[in-house]
Amino acid sequence: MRPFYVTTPIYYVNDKPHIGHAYSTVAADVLARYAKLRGRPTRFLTGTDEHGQKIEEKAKELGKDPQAFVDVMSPPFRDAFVELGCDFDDYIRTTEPRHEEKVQELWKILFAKGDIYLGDYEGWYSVADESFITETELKALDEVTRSKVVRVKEPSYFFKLSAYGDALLEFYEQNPTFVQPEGRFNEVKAFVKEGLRDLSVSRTSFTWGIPVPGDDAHVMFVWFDALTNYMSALGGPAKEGEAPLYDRFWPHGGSDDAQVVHIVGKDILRFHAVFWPAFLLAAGLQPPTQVFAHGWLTINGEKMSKRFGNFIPPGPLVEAFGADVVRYYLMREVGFGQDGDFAHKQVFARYHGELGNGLGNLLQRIVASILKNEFGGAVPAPTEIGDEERELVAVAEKSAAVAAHHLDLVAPHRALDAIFELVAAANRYVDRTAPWALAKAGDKERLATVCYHVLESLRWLSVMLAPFLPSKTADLRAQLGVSALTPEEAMDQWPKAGDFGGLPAGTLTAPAAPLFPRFDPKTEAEILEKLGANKPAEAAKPAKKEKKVEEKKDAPKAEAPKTDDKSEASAPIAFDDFVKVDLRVGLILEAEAVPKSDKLVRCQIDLGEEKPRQVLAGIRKHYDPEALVGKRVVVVANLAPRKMMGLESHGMILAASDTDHGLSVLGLEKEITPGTRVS
RNA sequence: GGCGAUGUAGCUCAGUUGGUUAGAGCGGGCGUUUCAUACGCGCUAGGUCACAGGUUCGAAUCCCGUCAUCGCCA
Repeated sequence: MRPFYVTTPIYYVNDKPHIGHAYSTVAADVLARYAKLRGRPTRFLTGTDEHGQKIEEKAKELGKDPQAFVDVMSPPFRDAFVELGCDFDDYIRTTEPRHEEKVQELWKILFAKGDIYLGDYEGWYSVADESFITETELKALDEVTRSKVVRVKEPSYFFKLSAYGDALLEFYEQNPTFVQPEGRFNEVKAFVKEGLRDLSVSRTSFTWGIPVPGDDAHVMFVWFDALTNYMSALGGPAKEGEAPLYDRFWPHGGSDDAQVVHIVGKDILRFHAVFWPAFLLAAGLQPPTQVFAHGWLTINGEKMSKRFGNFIPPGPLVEAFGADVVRYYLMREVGFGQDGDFAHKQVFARYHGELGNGLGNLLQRIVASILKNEFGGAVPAPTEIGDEERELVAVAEKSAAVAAHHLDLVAPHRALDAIFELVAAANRYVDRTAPWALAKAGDKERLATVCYHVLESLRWLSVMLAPFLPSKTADLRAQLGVSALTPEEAMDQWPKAGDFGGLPAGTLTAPAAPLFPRFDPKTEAEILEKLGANKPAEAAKPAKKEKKVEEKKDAPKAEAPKTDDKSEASAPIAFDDFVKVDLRVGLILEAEAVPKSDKLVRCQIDLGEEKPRQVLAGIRKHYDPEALVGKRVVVVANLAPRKMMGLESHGMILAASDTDHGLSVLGLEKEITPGTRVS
């Protein structure tokens, strides 16, 4: 089987780990776990990038030796990833001798070939970005960054990047999926097509870096240093036989070459998709198979930035939800490659809706009761198979195949989509076959078949979800009474067509606590509060939405305010926004219950208009229709009409409710004329 | 300014090479079950497929333009 080598960016240790770091690393971990399950020889690398001027300066500020500084800064990254359940095979630090040696080796190869030469660099240098910048870029910088730009003239080694434009374009041509997503690849190609300049790859202005071989005045450009980690961690570059990992996990141009996937953020795509393959091509080495650029995460709709101070560390999230849930959310919520939002409330929504209600409850409803009561907890042997079973098996097979396909294409979110098809199908199956009725009727044979099929579906799910939810699926398997998954090379454990039925009859299940216990609303609110998720939640999003609302004029709004909204602190709105809502005093002329609805009341309301308006209100449970007649209420008069139960509603009666008092319509203390504007 | 994308149901997005009544999930509404973590299941979205033209027997799907949003141009 083709070896698989997946890497994350190595993280710059001038800051603390945040959710963005977690995102890349979790994605890589999912891919690695998947590959291992498939029986592929797999290697997963992550680590930290520890050289450069910024580090040197920061250490100095703190009065520390740079090495001592990075020794403190690096471990939290490692710890954060471990905490997130990331099972990396190697963790590289660019200050390790094994790395420095190999970087120098690569340098020597390029230098010997004449692709690295000594020249002079003159221009602007941004300390913040650790790169030389052009005049245009300088202008575009914000003040903070600009204050850290200096004019430099120094001797510098250059890499002959200009000579590799055509080679790169040809390489791109031959490897049409080298960069993903496709849109990013276009940018890369456009950039290369415009022509490449030689790249300055050394510095004399600071010393915290890998020394240039043979010229101690220079240290290497951080990117030359950093990119090489992917290779140095394998012990390369090296001659055949010198470094087994390198031989196995780095491509050499053969048909059995490893698949190498670099997961990167879109901000560092160029380094990976242009410079890195250029270095390698120049050195006569093989570039990686693919560079996958993922998007940015916003936090509750807000950009992550120092200014907002909303870099959220993964730790508290893991503490609140558990590593698996955080992993799941990250992989599920945003299309991999696209930008996405990390919204705390959305985590709860997915947790309850998909994990709890969908998956957790499926296990619960079969194992904890029926199986226990009817079969003493032991998996029964299925008997006769009917259409329902065939259908379920078909969905399972399709789900596994489609999920595998998407994981192969680095589309974890789509894989999860496919996997949850099976969850839904299994729940449907339970409903249709109604095992509780079979139990009552004493139809043990049929019941055995039904139980078996649900349990076997769950077993499949325990495999398919293992890359995403390593610990929860372990729990699931324990409850099912099957052994823990242990990936083995050359052994493909992914479920496939024909495999359904692998769960041995007689297996003793071990019902335990629910897999994904519900958070009650109070706990949920407390967690949100604790994570500071409430305030930013509304701030940035409405800005985007507002335009849409305007475009569509009066987009229908949510029906009635819900009680659980009280803990939310809404973002401030302008007076102009408030005025958009046309609130009027209304006099209820008629009110009658809507047939076949236990909630709706149909009201004819005088709003000072020619004709009374028909408004439907979901207040039947709290108000007797007759008692409403003659009441003055507050009505949203410019709400877009909406049909309910076949009747049109032209407005909305304001009301408030809580759990202790029920619901109360907003009234007026004096007999204000109907139609009067409320402000 | 140059290049490239994107604009589909309230939200997030699918829609293969143009072809029967434009789809999914979530949310909303209605109904239903009671095995289960107040969980499940069924039904329900009348969406000018951004806008305006064109090609075609036929376009969300191809072409031109307009508008909006976004990305890249070391």
